[in-house]
Amino acid sequence: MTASRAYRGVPAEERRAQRRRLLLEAALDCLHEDGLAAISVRAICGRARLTPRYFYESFEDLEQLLLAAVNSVIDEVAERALAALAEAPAELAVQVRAAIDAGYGVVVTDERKASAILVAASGHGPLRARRQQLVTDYADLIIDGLPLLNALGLPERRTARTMALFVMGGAADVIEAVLSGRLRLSRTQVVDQLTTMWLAVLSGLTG
Amino acid sequence: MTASRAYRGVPAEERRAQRRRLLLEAALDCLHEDGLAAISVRAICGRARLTPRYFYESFEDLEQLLLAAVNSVIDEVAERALAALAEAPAELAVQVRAAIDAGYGVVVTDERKASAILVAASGHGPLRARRQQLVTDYADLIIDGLPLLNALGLPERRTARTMALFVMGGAADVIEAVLSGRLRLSRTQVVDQLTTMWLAVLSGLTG
DNA sequence: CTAGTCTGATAACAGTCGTTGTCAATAATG
DNA sequence: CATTATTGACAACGACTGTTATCAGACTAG
Repeated sequence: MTASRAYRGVPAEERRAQRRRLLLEAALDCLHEDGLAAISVRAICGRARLTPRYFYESFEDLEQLLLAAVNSVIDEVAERALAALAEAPAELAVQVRAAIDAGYGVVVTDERKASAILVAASGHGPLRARRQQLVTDYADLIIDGLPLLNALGLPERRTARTMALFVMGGAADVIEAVLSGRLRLSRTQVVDQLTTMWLAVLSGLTG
Repeated sequence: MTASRAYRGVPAEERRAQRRRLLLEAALDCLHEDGLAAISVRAICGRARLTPRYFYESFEDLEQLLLAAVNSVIDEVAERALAALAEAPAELAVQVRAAIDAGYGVVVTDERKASAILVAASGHGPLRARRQQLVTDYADLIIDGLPLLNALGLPERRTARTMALFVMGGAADVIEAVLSGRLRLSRTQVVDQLTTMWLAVLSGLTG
């Protein structure tokens, strides 16, 4: 039995959590700077200034690290978007715009997160599946929880999910084009255009 | 100086072209069955029943092969879509539906092509950039060449490109969800829904 | 038949990969 | 003090990577 002990005033559990955070941050750095293909245990550990041993302390697998990193970003985007939506006045266009602006704010503030959510999660099979799963989950969540949307009529669930996938996928490509410099739009222009297109698609829910 | 000579009744140039085709087909197989991460020169050559030497005869690089494979699929989709659009009666909704149906027909008939265009071209950085480049190119082409669209008014080019990226990206995610079984829609349902959403977005071109 | 081209299998090169193990130095505990 | 947990650096393992070279056998041309 090996007892756990504090080190430099920091208890064991906290040290573990700290290293885990370091690895997740390093994963975002590596994804952003060198891309998904260049990801490796050694590269991430070097970035985090940690030994491979500590990698396997916190993650069973390279895939688990990437999954955790991408999930945290997805959760943050969804959280902010839903919060902004909840705080916005009770008008559909305003709420949609607020949600898009909040979500876009996350990835435009920290481009590493954009890379994680747009590039990494697109290239890796399991990550891509996970992203789509989350999109349909949040679609269900919004459909059920948004009174203004339900007021428009009750769409078949599959139709609503299809629309959710469509507007999320479309937004992803537009945002990536903007952040990579291939499409020059100001933040306001991005949010305005995305809002317009989202509303155009969502208006199809009524008929 | 090494003279070229026929082998088993086939001239040298034709043999080279044949091997090149074999490699491209093998690339589609590998992408579809094992994913982008499992792609390697040896894997593709094994699939094509060729030696690595012949790989470097036709392609300088693994990236060049993937680029060529993905480009050929993209070209085929665009070709069929534009042809169907040109043959359709002069009504916007009908033309858009014909184009979508034709494009979807390509990837639903040969799922390897769907993998190439949706998964491979999303994960690999340069391939992804190339796909987006082509999307904006075709967007320009359609904007300039489609009278019914111009009749709606002249949108700013950047706005039109943004819409093109949006509807293509959205369609990609929906189609991938359908082909992977996560979203159960018949071919007619897919085409109908995509057409509806495309038209909803494109209607924003008028202002 | 002989000379020369073409083919396919295999080996070799130096790297990197994931993963595990070793070991001296450092810090906390008794 | 001595003991023990913790750390970080480093080596080692087999497997795979891209790329090039080697070599015996199949085929063609003169």
